Amino acid sequence: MLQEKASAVTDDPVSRVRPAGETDLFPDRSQLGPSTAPSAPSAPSAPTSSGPDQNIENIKVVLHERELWKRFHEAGTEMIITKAGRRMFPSYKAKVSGMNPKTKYILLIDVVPADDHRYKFSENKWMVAGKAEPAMPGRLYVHPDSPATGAHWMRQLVSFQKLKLTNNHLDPFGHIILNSMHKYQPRLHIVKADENNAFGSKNTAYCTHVFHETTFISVTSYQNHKITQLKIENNPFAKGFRGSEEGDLRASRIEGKDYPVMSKSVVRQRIISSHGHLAGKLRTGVLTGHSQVLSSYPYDTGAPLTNLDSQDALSSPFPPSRDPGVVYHCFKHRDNSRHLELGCKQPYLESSSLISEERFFRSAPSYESPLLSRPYCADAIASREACMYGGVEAPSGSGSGDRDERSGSPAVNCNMWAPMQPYSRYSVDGVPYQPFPPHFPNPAPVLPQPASSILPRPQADFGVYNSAMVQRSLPAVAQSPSSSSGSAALTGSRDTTSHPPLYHKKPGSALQPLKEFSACSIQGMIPGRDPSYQHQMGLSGAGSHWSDG
DNA sequence: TCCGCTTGCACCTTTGAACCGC
DNA sequence: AGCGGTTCAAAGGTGCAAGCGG
Repeated sequence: MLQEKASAVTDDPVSRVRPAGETDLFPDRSQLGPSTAPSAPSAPSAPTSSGPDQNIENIKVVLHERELWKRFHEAGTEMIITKAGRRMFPSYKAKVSGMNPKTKYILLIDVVPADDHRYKFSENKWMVAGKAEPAMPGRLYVHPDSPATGAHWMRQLVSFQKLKLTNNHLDPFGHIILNSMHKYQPRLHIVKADENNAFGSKNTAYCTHVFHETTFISVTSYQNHKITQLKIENNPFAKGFRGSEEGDLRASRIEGKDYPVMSKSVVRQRIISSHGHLAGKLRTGVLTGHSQVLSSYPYDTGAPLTNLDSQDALSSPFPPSRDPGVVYHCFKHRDNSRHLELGCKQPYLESSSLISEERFFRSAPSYESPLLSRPYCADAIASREACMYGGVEAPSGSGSGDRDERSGSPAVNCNMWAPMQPYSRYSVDGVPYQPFPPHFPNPAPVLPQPASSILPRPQADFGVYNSAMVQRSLPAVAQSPSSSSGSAALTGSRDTTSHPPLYHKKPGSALQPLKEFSACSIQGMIPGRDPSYQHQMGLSGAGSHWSDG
């Protein structure tokens, strides 16, 4: 990792500072609407905020292989999602600096809808095809090294290459669940672990970095031939498809022919590319200038973010959205008294929403980031198993009890698999948000259900128990079963005042090599929405003029 | 019929254990 | 016995194409 070349430190993640005392961690898990936060700096320079956690604001993140990302972005990045989970390519890697070398941080990624549209690839470009499907459970991918010291993170590139995307709503592996043909925006969150190797306590501070060139549309098969070729050319695992005509030689070999055979899709794509694309450029004025394209860029929202990369905006083939390009914000979590021990490392978290009704109304189209919506504990290695299987075996919550016995730590409930209600956070045409009580006294098994954009959608992955209320407010952490050897216990209570730590780190486990964590709920990290970080409400705003189908 | 999704395939890289020599 | 380098097989990551289903 160290030898990998990091891109210049000129990356301009849109930043946001979490003001001291602000209660909302990851307040902007949403369609990434333009940030209007007054405190949001316009550049990667350290955002300003008050409070003792000054260093969190000085953290800088540089997207690795940003040029490659840009190349994909210019073509309209597509990411394959499969039932078994598919890695992202380019993979999300970043160079972090400005950390306190001795302070422990937790790095994690979530993927949030970039807008609320469903897309189709038509005439060699992505067009809006309707309203988005209800968002999948908002899972988080916690870097397996978490928590680790700043020195550790800064020593080398931070790679999230093992992050996988899936379209399996019941995915038991903790992969990030997405809807196909939807546009998403990955976000990197840096959370300062508190004195107990956890976050979620009153002093938790975090930063969020969003690189708009990492926006992508999830697909089950590639639509844009350009993207296919970029993947083949740049992804070592796809070397087998390289050739004089990229995949054509491969196809010829497969069919036992000694001449290139063009697949139907390739032929179709190339025909479209040579005609439709040109026509499209002519229509949009690409051939003569960027002005018109700029107007259709998804991030062309007029957001007061001066650090947006206008170049990307010019080149993105994606239909416009109201999202800002890059968002970077740092918050200091103060108001939440809940606290978690980071007893385990966990790569996945599942998000849910915990927002107040008041905030919902204020900040329309957005939903909470699962990440910081609740305390995080780093050593929830076993928690995934507990959540995924224990819950199934012991619907009444006995699974947690078992876990307690093994780990000797407070039980962590499987409610981490609680789904999020992303669209409930969007202000959907004035549909009010129905807040859930902050705790669920009697968890019961809930089968996964389609998310509703209006009403709370009780949902559980893999047979976890969730009450509707819990699901709304608790994020979930996922972990691959293989890694769940369990020491951490999960507590599922939503009660923000009486919960035992959700995660407990085994002694000496803090800096162990990558391990996947079991699903753990992070409590209390998303107290509410940041009033200063609101998003545009109208879904029709930026995106409609691009190419609504 | 169209479109999206799943599945199986071949090809490739990565990873780690096994082996060998110093 | 310990260390470092090499080899090799297994695991896993790719895109493609056929087939299925809504």
